Amino acid sequence: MTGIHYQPEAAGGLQLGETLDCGQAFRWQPLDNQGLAWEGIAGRHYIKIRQESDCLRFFCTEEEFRQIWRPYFDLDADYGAMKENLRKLDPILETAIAYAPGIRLLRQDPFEAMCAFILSSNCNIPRIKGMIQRLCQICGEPIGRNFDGTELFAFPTADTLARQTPESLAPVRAGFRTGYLLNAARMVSSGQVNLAEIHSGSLNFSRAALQTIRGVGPKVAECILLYGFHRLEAFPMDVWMKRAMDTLFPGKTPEFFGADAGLAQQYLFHYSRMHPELFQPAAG
DNA sequence: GCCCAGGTATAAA
DNA sequence: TTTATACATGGG
Repeated sequence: MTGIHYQPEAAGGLQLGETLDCGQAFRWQPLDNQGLAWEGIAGRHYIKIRQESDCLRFFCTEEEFRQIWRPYFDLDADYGAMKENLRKLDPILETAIAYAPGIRLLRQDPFEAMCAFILSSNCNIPRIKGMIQRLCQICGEPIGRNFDGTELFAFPTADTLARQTPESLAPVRAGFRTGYLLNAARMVSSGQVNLAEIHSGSLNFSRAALQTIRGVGPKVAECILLYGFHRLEAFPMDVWMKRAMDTLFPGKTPEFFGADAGLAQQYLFHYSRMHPELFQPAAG
């Protein structure tokens, strides 16, 4: 028996497929057809994970699990309690949670999430994944090979990315987003954008600071706060979510969902992908 | 070929 | 303050 065994039920459940393929992280690939085995990279760390009948098996050392993956998967938070609070708020939320009760909000690297969601604008999820993979191949540091020999690359640091040019990044095929990405990296690298301040500042301060970056509007800023800084009060609103709020929660604002609004949003986003018809405007 | 994508910047109403 | 359009490009 190899790998670290972890019982996710103790922390409110964790389903790999629901968590790794729900549009919050873009560097994970399924290794089977059922979404039970995955490989992926966070920062400069690669891992393979398998969902087994009674546990999760992390193929890594104890130390890596403790220092990297336990925090990354937010395994010390009580999602059972968080879900129970959300269920009590509204029956629609109760239904949405039932469709993907194993979603958790990952603790991703702030700069990596910032870049990912700058690249996300007006793109579908498969394309976002492709752009990020090509970006890492171009200027990410090599971190070894996976089990089948594929070379692996870390996400580039802000300093490294800041030294790239539109020409060197052309193979990423990011279109008009290339300039936004380079500019963002240079602002972080120079200190003009201070990630530590954004981490600890008030929600509105951090929103404003992020939106000084070209290519970061209200939606992307909210995604960066939620996924990059684990600010669970943040609530990304794309066209689907606006529609959901209009049709399913008329008159309600994101504050209705409370301190874990971002988690509620993630359940609703997944629900909207499973049942798009429910999120259409009312007929007639 | 066509449509649209986890939007944003910009101009116009 | 709200509404329209261009933006680069690929996945389906």
